[in-house]
Amino acid sequence: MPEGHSVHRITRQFERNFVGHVVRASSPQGRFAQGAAELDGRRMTDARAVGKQMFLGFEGDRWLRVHLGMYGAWDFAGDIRMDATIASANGRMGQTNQQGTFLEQPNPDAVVFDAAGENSLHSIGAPRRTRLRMSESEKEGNELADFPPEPVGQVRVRLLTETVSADLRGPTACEVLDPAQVERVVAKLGPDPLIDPGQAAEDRFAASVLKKPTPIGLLLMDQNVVAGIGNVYRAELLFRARQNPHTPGRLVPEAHVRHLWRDWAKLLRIGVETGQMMTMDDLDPEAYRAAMANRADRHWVYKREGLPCRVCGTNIALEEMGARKLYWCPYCQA
DNA sequence: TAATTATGACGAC
DNA sequence: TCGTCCTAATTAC
Repeated sequence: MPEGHSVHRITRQFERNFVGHVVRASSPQGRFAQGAAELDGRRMTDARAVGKQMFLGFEGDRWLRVHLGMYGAWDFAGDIRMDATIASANGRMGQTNQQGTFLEQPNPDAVVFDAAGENSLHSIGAPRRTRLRMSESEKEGNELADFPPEPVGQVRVRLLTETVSADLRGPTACEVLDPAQVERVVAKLGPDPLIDPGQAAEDRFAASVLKKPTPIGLLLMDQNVVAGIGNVYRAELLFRARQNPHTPGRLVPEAHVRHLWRDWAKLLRIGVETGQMMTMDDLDPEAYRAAMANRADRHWVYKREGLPCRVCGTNIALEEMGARKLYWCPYCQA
């Protein structure tokens, strides 16, 4: 899935293109007809992300809660106001094929960001008529002939303003809530570094980890302990900390625990700015370009099982942990 | 055309 | 620990 960084980026797109506008809501697929009817015609007032969950606020104390799950995605189309960091270093969506799916093509206009995620060639502000698929990463689509476009595939919800449409497909959660219900969901989640930047959040995370017998590799994936980390960031954070994934939380040195929190905050910010799960540090410009272009060059251990560790040469191991694939270096993370 | 895979999360045992 | 749900893209045959 889209880990925490993507959800924050999608929320930005809603802030930029939907908040303040009256929204038409529908369910082309039909499975969310009732919820859509409840939202239809209301003005969107707010867009929030906490961990992997997004909450869109509407007039009349209605909130749409969306969780993309493993493969959910939002497709935006129309005259889209682009954030400077969006739709640039990413692939371009190609022509739509018979089934209505997007065929990826190389993007000749790809822009490479510097390490700070700056220097985009795209201006902020000016809307651009295009398509943009936002999931774990973003792909820009082929030119848009009609607006709004014909819904393609299983579109659970379509949100529509005068100029932009947003189609949701494949979510694991999509429901209308009242404010108290939103509060309940958020209260259950662990801290998100972008929502809770203070020391208190770090302390809360540390306290939570340090009292549990559960392996740290599972705790990082537990959204009640820390919000927004998924399988890629889990593996990479543990490697960067040279931390054995099996160590029970309460036996992990407190310095490591606090390092994990600060490193997560750092990687999350990089992810939000670049749109990529860029988890390698201190790359020279050449290596950085390669890493941005190729996901295979972007990680220390994720999806590198059987390949030599970039630090020590030991073969990267793969095992199941928490019903997910865990990649780690048995030597560096001994 | 079918099988496989995916960056989740939940509930039943 | 297992099964289940959500969907699309890719790979295998």
